[in-house]
Amino acid sequence: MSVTIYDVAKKAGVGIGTVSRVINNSSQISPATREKVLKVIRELKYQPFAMAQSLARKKSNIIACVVPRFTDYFYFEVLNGVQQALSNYSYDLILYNIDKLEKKEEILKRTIRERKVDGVLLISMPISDKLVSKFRESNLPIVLVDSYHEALDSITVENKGGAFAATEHLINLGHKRIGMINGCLSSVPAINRLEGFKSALSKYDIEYSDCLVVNVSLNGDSEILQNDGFNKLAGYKAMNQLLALKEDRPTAVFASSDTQATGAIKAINEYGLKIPDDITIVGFDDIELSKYLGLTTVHQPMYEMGTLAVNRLIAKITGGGSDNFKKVFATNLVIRETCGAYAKKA
Amino acid sequence: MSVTIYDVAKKAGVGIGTVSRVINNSSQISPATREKVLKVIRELKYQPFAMAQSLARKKSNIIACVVPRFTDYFYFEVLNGVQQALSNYSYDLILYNIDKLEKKEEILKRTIRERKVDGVLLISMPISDKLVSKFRESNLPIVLVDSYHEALDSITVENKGGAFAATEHLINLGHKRIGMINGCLSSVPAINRLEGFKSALSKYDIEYSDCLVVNVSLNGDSEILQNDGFNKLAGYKAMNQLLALKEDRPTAVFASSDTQATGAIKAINEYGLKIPDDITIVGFDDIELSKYLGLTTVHQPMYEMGTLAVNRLIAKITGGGSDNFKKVFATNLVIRETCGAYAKKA
DNA sequence: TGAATTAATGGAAGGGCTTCCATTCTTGTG
DNA sequence: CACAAGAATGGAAGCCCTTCCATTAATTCA
Repeated sequence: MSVTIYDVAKKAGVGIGTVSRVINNSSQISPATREKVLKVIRELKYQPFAMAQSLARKKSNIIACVVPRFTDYFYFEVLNGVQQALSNYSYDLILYNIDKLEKKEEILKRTIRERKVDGVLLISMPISDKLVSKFRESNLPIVLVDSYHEALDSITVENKGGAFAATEHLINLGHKRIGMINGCLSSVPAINRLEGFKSALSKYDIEYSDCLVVNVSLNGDSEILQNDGFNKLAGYKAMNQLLALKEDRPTAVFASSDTQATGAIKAINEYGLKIPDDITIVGFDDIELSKYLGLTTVHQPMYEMGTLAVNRLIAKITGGGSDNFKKVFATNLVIRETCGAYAKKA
Repeated sequence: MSVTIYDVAKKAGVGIGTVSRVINNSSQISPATREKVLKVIRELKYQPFAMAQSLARKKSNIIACVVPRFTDYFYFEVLNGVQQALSNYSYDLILYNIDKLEKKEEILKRTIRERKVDGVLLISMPISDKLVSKFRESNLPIVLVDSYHEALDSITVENKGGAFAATEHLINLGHKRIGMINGCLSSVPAINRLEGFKSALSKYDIEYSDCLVVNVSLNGDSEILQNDGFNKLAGYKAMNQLLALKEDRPTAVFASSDTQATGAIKAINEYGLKIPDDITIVGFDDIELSKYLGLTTVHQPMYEMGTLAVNRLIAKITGGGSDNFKKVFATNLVIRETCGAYAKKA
């Protein structure tokens, strides 16, 4: 059927060990033999059978990337970085798209036991302590991206600092009543962004008011909980809640994700108010849409996070790489037309 | 180290064949034995080693999905469909993101020879006859999505019909000088969309004029050739070319992709004209942005294409599935504010 | 009751590779 | 020139499964 290492060995008049050494670039080979074998390999169009190699080496040269079900440009861009970096190594990527959070645990557990992959990239998802210890036991390398765990390599952004900058920007524009639309407080970024928000208020002696902050509640329906509440529907509902304050409504809103901001914008438009004149809005993430919307937002280096994650993971797989690597990327505020920009241009 | 089938067999006091039969749900097992073995499996937390299974079965339960480097919501949505469908079967997905077209051939060839995957999904990419015959020889199932080859299963959309509808819409709005921004004519969708455009003109007795149609030239630089010319930069440059016609410029433009349309919009804005008053624009694809831009466009059922592709591929892998399946999805025109809608709202 | 089926089971062979050990062939050294 | 050490090579064993064949046990039928 397909050509094996035995066929090559036979035709080249050498042993299978020799062929294997040629394939794997072992140094223990005379140049003459190497050439002879390579010639036969080309003639026969031989290519090692990946699964057999994997079994013998106990290494698949595949990594798993576990991502929430695509909803967002964010993952797009991180994945682009991941793939780009991966193409420098000879690793393939298995993609797991998680729609329900319950599935995450199940998939990670199976991944550990099946040993189909050499390492795992977990994007924008929390991980339980129990699972962390399973990873340790099994010795399967894992790197978290946009998520944090004390005991694991984690690549995050300065969520607190980014939120601080966004809020400070609003304050500098003269706003005093500033609202915030946040994700679920079960998510670490949500907590940190809230902290940043509060700390900016406190720096400028603006009193923090609970009723101006809407956190996506954990007992909402599944749609609103998607992606830890950093979704459009959540933003829409939260904004409506803020608008319901009537005269007490905020004059500016910091949305903890651009996707939420799009929902908020929809709510504001429907309510008949103008952006940015009646309400100013700032987001977080700098997804592609934001450029079009003219949304002022906090940019995260998504692509870079992806490449760094891969580099770390490969380092861990190939033996190097001290454990417990933490990297916090800086964010930067992208000032656009504080929203409504596209409207002005067109 | 890790628990193998031998450990289970030993502890359960049965042969390895029996354990294997339990794992694989063979019928040739007495209920008592099955229970006994299952109990040990649970106790030992045994899980078959994926690579060994693959080698023995000569089947990896992995499929490859080859996609152009993410640039577009289109792939996002197709992939979502793919993954959703895949989760119904126990298959994993290896993702290959192609940045340069040359790499495509290389990766596909390697995929065939390495036999790491059981099937291939090729998205939005042409395939050479030579490669097609390699696939046939190797017996590796492949399904094309948003691409067509006579000899392979192909899932496409009614490109011609969609372009016809878009153009007809413009004509019905009273336009007589209608321009078109097209992708590279090496791409089948580009050819078909041009056909649809022409046939609409001809139906309404509007003379076709070469200078109103800009096809992305094959000898452009690599950036403009990205994604067969269906990219933003190409749209931007093409629109500038049309604007350079001055008084002879079209009053309406059909862009063969929404992404091109975004580039065209940028060019129009920079030129100081208003959409849709001075120039009306219609796109193709219905990417997520289009909703925000208020871009009238031709919607493709991306998600459904993804799920159908997977179902076909799995059918072929598992033996069923007659060869040479063709499906052409209908498109439908989504009429928005012929662009500029967001501006009006905001 | 004995022969003929059928069901259940054990385990060797085989899948295609890597790796290690044994062997042969080269060198270099005193 | 004999011998030790190193380089190059062959191939068995091992990676962990599935599958097939042989064997034993249980059942059926006349």
